[in-house]
Amino acid sequence: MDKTEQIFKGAISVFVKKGMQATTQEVAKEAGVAEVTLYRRYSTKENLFITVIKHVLERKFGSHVLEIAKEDDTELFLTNIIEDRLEVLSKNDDLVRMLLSESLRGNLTDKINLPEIIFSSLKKGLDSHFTRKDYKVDIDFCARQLGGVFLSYLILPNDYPFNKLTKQDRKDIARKHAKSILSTI
Amino acid sequence: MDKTEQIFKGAISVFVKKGMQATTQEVAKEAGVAEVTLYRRYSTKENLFITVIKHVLERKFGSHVLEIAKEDDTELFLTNIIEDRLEVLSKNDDLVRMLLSESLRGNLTDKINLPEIIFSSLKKGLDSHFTRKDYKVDIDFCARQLGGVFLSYLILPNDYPFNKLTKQDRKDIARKHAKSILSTI
DNA sequence: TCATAATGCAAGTTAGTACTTACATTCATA
DNA sequence: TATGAATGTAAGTACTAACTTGCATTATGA
Repeated sequence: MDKTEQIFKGAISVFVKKGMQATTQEVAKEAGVAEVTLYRRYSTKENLFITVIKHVLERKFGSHVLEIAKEDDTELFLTNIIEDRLEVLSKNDDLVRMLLSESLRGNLTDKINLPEIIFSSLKKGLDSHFTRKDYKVDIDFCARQLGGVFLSYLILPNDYPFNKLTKQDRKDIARKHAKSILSTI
Repeated sequence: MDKTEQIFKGAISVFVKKGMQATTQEVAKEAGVAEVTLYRRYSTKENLFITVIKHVLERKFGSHVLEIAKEDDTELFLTNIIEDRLEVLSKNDDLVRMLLSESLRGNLTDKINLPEIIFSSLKKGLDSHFTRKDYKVDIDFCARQLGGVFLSYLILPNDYPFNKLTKQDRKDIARKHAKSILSTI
């Protein structure tokens, strides 16, 4: 059993729940290592946090957007990429919620570029698709569409219908936003 | 000088900067009162926080949306109300940033309904306008448009162009989103 | 198997912070 | 002006948590 892997798993699980406020004691317990080991390896709690988060972000936000971008019909493409990004975000909603919270508090400045991480795949996909077209959409406008959808998802209470969407519902919403993006061209 | 007013001002200023993590010591210093006075009046830091925030929210998020809703041209109305809400949010961006951060962390549950506060005026305005029309827009879709714009504003770094918008820029953005909302009818 | 590095254990240091208590002082008001 | 309520001062309590230290134990690799 790789100790590093063990620490990362435990740390992520704790940090996602409690953010940077989580204690090294909790992390150590969850990871099944001694607290002092964390300090010997990462010196500070902050450094542990940043290291672990960067690691997990690389893994989770990579994507197959370039596949999606091959779709030639723009409305379909937009629908698909929004749906895809929405799915990635939804699957990691606890993580994103925590990161957004820390980011708003200014705890991530200079260390983790959250907007870049969240939207880079979207932008890559859009760039790829629209190089083949003689028109293009406003990328920031698209990002705002996606951001709005996801913000709703994050802040609305659990019993709100928006948080009980089926895959089909998500697709419908994605399509609706795709259409509204297209209409601005 | 009203002591209550004094406390509220100091507390808001400190809480907006540091969120619930701010210490009662800081609040007391900023407000120019003794720390123990805060405890005698509000018992706990949490209670002080909630009391102060509720008070300030009532003041700042009230609006003249019903005036705006009188505009008969729907595109113009949508542009105006989005611009208006955007302005209210921008003027209180530090407050909203902090509240959103605390909300995402789950610290406001059952105490302050942030989505309700942020979007209730928008909904009121939309309701008012569309009672006179034989069509209407998807209110949640509108809220997501507004949410997306504002999320960009909140999380993008200060040097990003989006945070240096002129009044005219804001109007253009509002119009763009208004049009895209209209296109979904 | 032996030396070195990594880990665990236990105790301690330091600093912060919510909240309390006792007593002195000021303020408002009848 | 007298009295009770609100405030200030100062000290203290209890607890938490980041980070350290010294020593014993275990893993690892030549």
